[in-house]
Formats: sequence, structure tokens, C-alpha cells
Amino acid sequence: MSEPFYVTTPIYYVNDVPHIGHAYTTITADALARWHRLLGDDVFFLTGTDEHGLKIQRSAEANGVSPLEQADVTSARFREVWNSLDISNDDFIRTTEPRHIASVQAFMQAIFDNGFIRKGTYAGQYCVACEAYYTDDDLVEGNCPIHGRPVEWLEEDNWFFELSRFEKPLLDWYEAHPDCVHPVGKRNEALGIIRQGLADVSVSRTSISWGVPVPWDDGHVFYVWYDALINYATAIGYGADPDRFARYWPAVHHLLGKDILRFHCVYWPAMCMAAGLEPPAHLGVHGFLLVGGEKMSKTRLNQIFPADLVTDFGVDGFRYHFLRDNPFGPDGDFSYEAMVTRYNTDLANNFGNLLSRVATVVGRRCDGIGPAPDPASPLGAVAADSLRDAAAAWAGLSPSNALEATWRLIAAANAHLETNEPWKMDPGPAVDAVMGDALEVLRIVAILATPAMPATCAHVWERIGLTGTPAEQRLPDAAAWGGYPGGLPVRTGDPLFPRISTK
RNA sequence: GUCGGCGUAGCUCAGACGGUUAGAGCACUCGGCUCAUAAUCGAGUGGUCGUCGGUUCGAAUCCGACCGCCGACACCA
Repeated sequence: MSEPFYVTTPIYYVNDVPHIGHAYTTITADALARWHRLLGDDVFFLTGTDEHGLKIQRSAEANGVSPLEQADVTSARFREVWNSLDISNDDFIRTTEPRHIASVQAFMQAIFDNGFIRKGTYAGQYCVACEAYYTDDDLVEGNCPIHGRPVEWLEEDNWFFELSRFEKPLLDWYEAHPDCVHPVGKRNEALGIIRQGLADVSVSRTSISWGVPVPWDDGHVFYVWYDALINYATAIGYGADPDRFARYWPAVHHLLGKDILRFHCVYWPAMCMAAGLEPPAHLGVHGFLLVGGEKMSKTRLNQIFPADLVTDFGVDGFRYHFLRDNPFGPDGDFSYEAMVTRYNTDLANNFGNLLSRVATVVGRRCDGIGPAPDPASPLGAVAADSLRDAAAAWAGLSPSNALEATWRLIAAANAHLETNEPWKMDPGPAVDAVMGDALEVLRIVAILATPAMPATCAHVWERIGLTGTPAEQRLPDAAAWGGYPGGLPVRTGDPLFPRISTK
């Protein structure tokens, strides 16, 4: 029985347009999913959209449509972007789907039945844009500190989740699971939040109607967060398919941005405990993609959208850049110039050019028929190192290191060609061995880089005469030295990644 | 303010339980090659490892102070 591997992105709020920040998380999740498929794992990769809440309700009113119609439009936009970026999600969940509404009600009912929800009153200054209450201290000149807009006084009967009762259980859980949050700095932040004391939180609203109804109290809907987090349970059959749920839970990998650490690393584990479940096993927290050192935001007008870059770099160039250039964890600064440099260096000069030169020499010295590699080639050891290091890096949520390890093999192959100069040799066994080695490197790289660049790798696979696709290969066996059989037609063709002129 | 983190080559970063001449990629310089997308290969230039002080035979690494940057401390998608 293969290992289950469940990976999620946050579900994206449909009030926003998909930008490269969303794409960064989603591409990382996609690459992880693809890597684990190569390992033969039973992968389930989930993304989706979060569609409830006051912002959506108001936005719909302003546009003269129903909230669901409003959500349909923006949710579709996310789907289209992921489609265009070759995202291989197995499911796309929308919080407005009946399966999710049923799941939220079952999940929250379980918490209620377990005695962790009580009635209370909440009153305060409320910012519609934030969907959040503020204290007087928070306000800036009477306005919302984030949006600078006037707040409204709201007072309502709420149901409260008794988060305060979970301080100790959460600390115990963190103690028992030292590796649950990556990187460790983020784990410490979560611990800090817990140690500072947790107050009960209101989980329902009467002031709005666009949400999941509270099953035990008509007129209340759940606050959008307590609806949203449960999507991770819904998608694997919570309350509907116990066997399937048990297969994928709690061995989940949640990927998330640091802005929502509190919800994922404190509230969500507590909610799981309250509902009688194990908390999620892995939480991967990453930083922001900055632009010119500043956070992307609508108001700064510095948002960058995937389509802006895919035109210049291609889908795989786009995917590669965000996986390779930003270590998973810290903030990363995006710049177009840096993206061009990396594209030209890693993709055009190193990888693409290797295929070009190999195809040409095989055409001239081997009649276009790719020979088999030398079983004793020095590149064999390099390939083994690359596989080992890449595997370790993927396991440690570090795509940039995984790709760096893979590119070391490409560099070794280019150097191997220089050392042997096959273009000076007459056709024969010596040329065959060198070119077979180079083709074998291309074959292995095509497999190892498939999580980052699936379409390009499939194309390389085909250009060197192999049948099937690299995505069908199974590691680690497929990356063992000597897998290229020889005797296959090798095609010359257009450059894999045309250089981008910097002038 | 409280807590935490960071400050290493022009740029992006690795290294740090103390120990030989501090590393990589990019950029730059020189040389080789001409199969290849003016690509590639090799060599080299470049750092008082934020500042000051302490511990030590020995500190980028441990301790303290300071300077600078950042984050968390909000019912923040």
C-alpha cells in the first residue's frame, strides 16, 4: 500500500485577484505533490476558494448580483489561473458547496457536543473591510488602523469557542511534535502566541447572513474563519467517508503564508482537538514575496499577476523561478531583473543549451541515434548525489535546494563534455560513451525537475527518444545511473528556453 | 514597551554544538574551446563575517553592551 501524502494550500478569498503571492504557495504545493507522485505516494493535493463573509456579501450587493454569483466569477478566475500554470490539484473546494456546508456543521456540532462552545455577547468597533473588531487603542483617529476607514459599532449574541481551555493541550502537543511547523522560527512564534494566553473566540455572527448556518441556533452563521479552516477536513470526507478521512488525516501538509499562522498553528489545532481529532501533522509557513522591498497590496498598486510574467518566461520558466529563487520560509524580494538573470543562466544557458549541444553532436557523430551511457561514468556518482540531496530537500520543504542539487548534475554534464570534447572525435565507442552519459543526465534531470517544470521535462523526454513521460517514472529506481537504453532517435529542435535579451 | 529573529564578497545567500588558508551562485577579469541559445569549461579579483568589549591556547561561531533592520504581541486570507 503506497504512502498517503495530503498537501493543501490555503483556500483563497474570492475578494482578491490571483497574484504571484497566491501562485507562489500554489506552485510550491504543486511541486511537492508532483514529487510525491514520483515517489509513488498516494497523493491528494487540495486547493480552492473561500467564499463566505461580509466582504463578499457587500461586494455582491454593490455589483447587483447574489453573493454566490459574485463568488462564482472570482472562484473561476482562480481555477483558470491554476489551469494556466499547470497546477495538478486533485480537487478544488469551494466553501459554498453543499459537501462543505454539511462538513462544517458536523465539525462544529462535534465541538459543541463536546462542550467547548458557549454563548456570549460580543460588542465592539467593527471594520467591514477587515471583518474584524477593534479596541479603542487599535483605532487610528477613530478609524480602522489598516484601512483608515470609519468603523461601525456592532453588538451581537455570539457563540464562543473556548479556546482558553486549550493552552495546555496545545503546548503539550507542540512539545510532543517538535517538527510540526516549518521553519522552526515560525513554530516559536506559534508557541509565543499560546504562552501569552488565549482568549475564547467568537465563532458565529447574527449580523450577516452569508455563511454556514449554525445547526443548533437559527439566525446565526459561522464566522468565515471557522468555516474556512474546516475545508481541509471536508475535502477528504469528514463526516461523509470515514475510511477516506482516516487515510489522509492527520498526516497532512498545510502550506500557508505567515499572515495566517495564528489561525493555522493555534486555532486550527485547537479546533481539531475540540472536535476529537488529531491536529494537522505538518504546517509549512512561508514569507511574503515583496516587490521592491514592499509587501504587495492593492492600494500600493504593486501587485504582479502571473500572466504578466508567463508571457515572457513561459509557464515553466515562471514555475522554476519561484521555486528556485525563494527559499521556503523567509520573505523574498521579487525583481524582474533577477528573474531574467536566473532564467538565462539556469534555464537557457545550462539546461536548454545542454540539450541543444547534445542533440547536435549526436546528430553529427552518432547518426542521430542516442547511444547508451557508460555504466562506469564519473557522472553516475554525481547523479546519485543529486537524487539524494534533492530528495532530502523536498522532504524538508525546500524546493530551492532540491533544484540546486539537480542543477549540479547539469553543470557536471556540461563540464564532462568539455573534458572529453566529443565534437573533435571520430564516430565510435568513445564518442558513444560520452554522448550516452550526457543523454543519461538529461533523462535523470527530466525526472528530477518534473515537479518544477512538468511540460518542459516531458518535452525533453520525448526529444531524446524516450516513450511515456517522466512523470510516470518511479523514484528512486528511475534515477539510477544507466537507465537510458541507447538506440533511440534524438531530435534537434528549437531552444528549450530562448534567451531573453537584457539590452 | 515586551518577546523573538537578523546584520558574512558588488548582489542573493550558505556556513555557526569554537579549531587548519571563511564558502556557493550571479556579476566582473583573464585564459581554453568552438558541439551549443555570444552558450560552455577552467583560473582569478573580491570579505578586519554590523560595532565595541569579554571568555578561551584559539571566536564568523559562545557571553555582554551598543548600532541598524525586521517580525510577533489583533477575531489581520
